[in-house]
Amino acid sequence: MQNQIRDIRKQMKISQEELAVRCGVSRQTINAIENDKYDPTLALAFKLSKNLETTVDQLFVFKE
Amino acid sequence: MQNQIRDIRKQMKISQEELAVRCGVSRQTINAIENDKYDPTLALAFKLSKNLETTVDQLFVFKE
DNA sequence: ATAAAATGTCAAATAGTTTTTACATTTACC
DNA sequence: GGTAAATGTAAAAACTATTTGACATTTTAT
Repeated sequence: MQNQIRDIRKQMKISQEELAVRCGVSRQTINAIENDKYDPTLALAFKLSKNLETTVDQLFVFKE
Repeated sequence: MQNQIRDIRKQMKISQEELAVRCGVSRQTINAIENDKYDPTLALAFKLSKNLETTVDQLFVFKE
C-alpha cells in the first residue's frame, strides 16, 4: 500500500503533529503511516482523507 | 462505520464463503464485517471493493 | 552558528483484526 | 418434511495497529 499523505500534507503546509491532532491520533502514528511502516485502520484512513480533503481511494494506492 | 457489502454481494449472488475466497480471508471475517462486529483492515477494504466492483468510499460509510 | 520546530525511531503496553475449529440456526430447494 | 447450503456465533491464538514516553537527527529560520 502506498499513500499520498506526505505530499498532500505538505501542500497544505501542516506538520505531522497538526495532522495527528486533527485526526485524533499520535504523531508517531502519522509518521509510521507516511513511512509505510503499517497501514492505518479503515477509520483512520477515512479521517485522513477528510482532513486532507480527498477520498480514501485517491489517498491510498493499493498494491496487490 | 456502515457498509454495503451484504447488499452488493447479494446483488452479485455470491455467498459469504465465495467472497471470502476471492478476498483471501475466512468466511467468518466476511460475516463479522457484514454484521458490524469490527472494521476490515484497509487492505481488505480495498480487496472487498474490487471484488464487489465498487470503491472503498462507496462501499463504506464512515460515521463520526 | 544557534535555537526551535519537525521528523525519525525504539520499546513496551494496549487495542483491534483475522484465523482456526467447532457447533447451532436459518434458508433454499426437492 | 428432509437435506444441503448458507449464515451466525464463540473462544483461543496469532498478528497488526496505536499509544506513550523518550531520545536522536534533520530541517527551518534567525
